[in-house]
Amino acid sequence: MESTFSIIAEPSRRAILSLLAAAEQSVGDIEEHLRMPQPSVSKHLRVLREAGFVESRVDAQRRLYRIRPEPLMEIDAWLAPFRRYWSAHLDALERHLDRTGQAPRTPAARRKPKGKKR
Amino acid sequence: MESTFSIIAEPSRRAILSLLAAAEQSVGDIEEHLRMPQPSVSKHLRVLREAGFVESRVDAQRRLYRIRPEPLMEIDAWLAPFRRYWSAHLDALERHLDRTGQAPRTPAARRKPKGKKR
DNA sequence: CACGTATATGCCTCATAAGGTATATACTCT
DNA sequence: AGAGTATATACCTTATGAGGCATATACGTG
Repeated sequence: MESTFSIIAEPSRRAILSLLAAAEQSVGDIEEHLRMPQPSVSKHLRVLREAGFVESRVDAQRRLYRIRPEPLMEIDAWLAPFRRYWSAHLDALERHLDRTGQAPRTPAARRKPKGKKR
Repeated sequence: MESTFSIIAEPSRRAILSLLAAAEQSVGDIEEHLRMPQPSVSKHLRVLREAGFVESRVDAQRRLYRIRPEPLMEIDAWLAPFRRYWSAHLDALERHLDRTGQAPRTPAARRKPKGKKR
């Protein structure tokens, strides 16, 4: 039995969820967007479904998958006690992501004209 | 290299982090509070430290560990796109739109015309 | 009914990480 | 220096889960 947290430890599953965050998608859509083999997509979706992260509805031969928020809310709730550590200085995340070379997938607010020093 | 998300997939590590959320603790403190073998605690702390979740300072023979917020902020940031699913107001709106079959306000490119079926 | 498409599942292999136990290192005090 | 305390690491075993591939099931269309 996989826990809520270990489910989203899988990068492919996070990618699927992020895709679904934007809009409902069929298995084929996901397969194509993420360029991964269809059995992999189906398996990950099964795990996500059984853990309550997604639900599916039938549309002819396709299954359309969409987000169910509850498990993600659980994670959000777990984070609550830590928020006091960053409610003060919010740009620590940006520095951290810079350091670890993560790609921010919100291209909008890339750089703030805050004049950060190196 | 373990990812930020897989690190907190481990229940013991989440327990350690939750403990540290309240206050700085020594290895012995953690060992005692969580009633787990000391080598386990040290190993988990090592993982957490290398991933930037915690940092330690030396106090005589002890090491006092405390939270570093950055990786947790990263997770918080990853959750952002999903929040609209549980912000009560938007969730209700969404259900309403689904029920009434309104056009999705979700970004772009729903289905690309593969065949001309509906 | 036969066929194409869409998705799910079963089987196998392999890597990784957690737990346990023993031991090493570091620091303190007498 | 020696003993005691606090923490880290090394080694081994084992379980679990992801990926690849083949195949099964479901549905729709001609």
